[in-house]
Amino acid sequence: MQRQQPTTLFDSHPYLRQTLDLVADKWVVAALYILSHGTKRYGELQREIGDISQRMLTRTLRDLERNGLVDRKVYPVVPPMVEYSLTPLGQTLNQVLKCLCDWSTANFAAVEAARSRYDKIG
Amino acid sequence: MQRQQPTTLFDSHPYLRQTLDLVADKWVVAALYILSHGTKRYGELQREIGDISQRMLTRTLRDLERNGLVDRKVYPVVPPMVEYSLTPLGQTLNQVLKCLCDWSTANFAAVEAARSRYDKIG
DNA sequence: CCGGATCCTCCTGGATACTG
DNA sequence: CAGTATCCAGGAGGATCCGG
Repeated sequence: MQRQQPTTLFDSHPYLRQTLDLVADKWVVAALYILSHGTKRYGELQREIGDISQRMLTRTLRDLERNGLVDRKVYPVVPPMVEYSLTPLGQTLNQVLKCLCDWSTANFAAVEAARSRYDKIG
Repeated sequence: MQRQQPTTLFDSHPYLRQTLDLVADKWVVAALYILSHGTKRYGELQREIGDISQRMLTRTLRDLERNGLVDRKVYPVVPPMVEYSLTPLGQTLNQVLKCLCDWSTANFAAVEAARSRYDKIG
């Protein structure tokens, strides 16, 4: 009650920042998208993402699993077989990414125009 | 036509990644939100964001300006006075952040539940 | 008051090699 | 096949000082 400062975004929406942290990662977005096509094995993900290192693929999938966005299923066979798929929660998050996609499709040309204006003058 | 690989997210939505790069930054989100309340001076932004360094505030505002999201107006007076405000483009982007806010409000409890489950077992 | 320039530190993430 | 372990370089970002 003492401070007159306007509430910040973090005060009013404490989870927005954490949600951005969830998805604001190159590999997370890639993995979520590939998995939106259906269940994939580790090797498939690695091939289809293309330029991801093993270290980062493993770390990304572990994080997604921990956050309840991806399901990890291990089959006790040799050689090992592990399948990854989106959870229902992960699917809803993909819907939100779709929302961002729409904005970018509609407005990113304006961003690029602003950039070239800025770079030309500055 | 030769490769059978599914298209990646980057192929089908070339701007999604760049759009995420636009907003997936702690200070960007903070600045956009503060500015959604109206025009602010440099010092106001610094105080209201709270724990941002001068270096990062300046860099953040310059990026936002370059991307056409924020308008920077300099008044030729002493001592200097500079005002920042959202452009119409920046306002539309704030709508998208609202979309993320809604998701986080509805679903972040599930994320935290998944985390404590994972941490307890693992 | 609004920054630019510099230094310095920490963390991220790639490359590589190894294992059940 | 599906990871783990280790090493290492580059960049992000805070602290600080200076300048118009």
